[in-house]
Amino acid sequence: MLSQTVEYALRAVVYLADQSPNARTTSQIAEATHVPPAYMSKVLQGLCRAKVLRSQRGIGGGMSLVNAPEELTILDVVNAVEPIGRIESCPLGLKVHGVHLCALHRRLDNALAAVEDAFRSTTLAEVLADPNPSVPLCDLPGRST
Amino acid sequence: MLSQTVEYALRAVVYLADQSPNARTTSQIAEATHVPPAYMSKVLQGLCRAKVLRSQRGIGGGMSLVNAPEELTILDVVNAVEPIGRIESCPLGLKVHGVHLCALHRRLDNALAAVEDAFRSTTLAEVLADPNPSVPLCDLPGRST
DNA sequence: TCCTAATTGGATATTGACATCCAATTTACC
DNA sequence: GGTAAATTGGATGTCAATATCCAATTAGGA
Repeated sequence: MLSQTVEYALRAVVYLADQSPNARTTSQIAEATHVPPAYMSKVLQGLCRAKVLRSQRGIGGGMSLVNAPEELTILDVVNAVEPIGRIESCPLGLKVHGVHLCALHRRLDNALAAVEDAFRSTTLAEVLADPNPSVPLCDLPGRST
Repeated sequence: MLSQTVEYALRAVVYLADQSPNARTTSQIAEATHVPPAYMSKVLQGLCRAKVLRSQRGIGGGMSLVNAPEELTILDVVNAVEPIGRIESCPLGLKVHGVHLCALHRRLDNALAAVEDAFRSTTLAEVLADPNPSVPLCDLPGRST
């Protein structure tokens, strides 16, 4: 349902939010998130193009968040990589349906809208602050690695 | 977000629910739903294997619903084709997370659960009975074709 | 039994998602 | 200016989703 690339992008952003405002290299991000480095590189490039991340080349460079974790939502990340494909008009191309979706597509789109809302209402800061015994990306209980 | 195959399957089932309990041929279904006939054939085969549809060969044969539209939910159809990939355990394979998802994956899975619930709570009969000016699959206002 | 209607399954083609590798480029620091 | 660190972009490979076509099979009806 959610693509692998979205999953990878979210891991990277969670990691960078935790390290914020410091920058981390692609290798560091890939290792921390257990994602193939070469592929993570492409994912990060996409997040840069979408202005979610900024990149800095050369020694001491790397990737960092453009906005503070409090200002960055899960939806921002998802949209940057692969937007929720909301159903805007009749997928069958039926003219008369136009803006008014039929009962089937109205219900499908409502479900997609609910996902969008859930993602829009959660910031990366909230994810990191969650009082959860399992810390994101971290193999040990507690913020140790 | 939802695959093309799921969309096609839902169109076919909506059409067959409207025609229920009569059978319709693959060609009729494909034409009514604006789906490539050869591909629709494969989609219908899958729905038969999942016991959502039954097939009858020979003259007068075709595809028909196994259950009444009142007993068939959108989720039944979605699950038959491509189940909602709920997040059961940590996608990173981190041992300590196990059943207890981290804050990130807990939120992602909650969104998926919401979609599942929405789909589970809607029957095909409800879709057909919806007082909506746009009739599913039908190019004209009102149940005419 | 024969003919026709209809599904079934296999083979095949195409496209995008996922993934890898490397040369080129940019940048910091000596 | 030179060197090492780091991203960038292009080329490439693999695989699953999408899509098409057809021979084989099943079944109804004259």
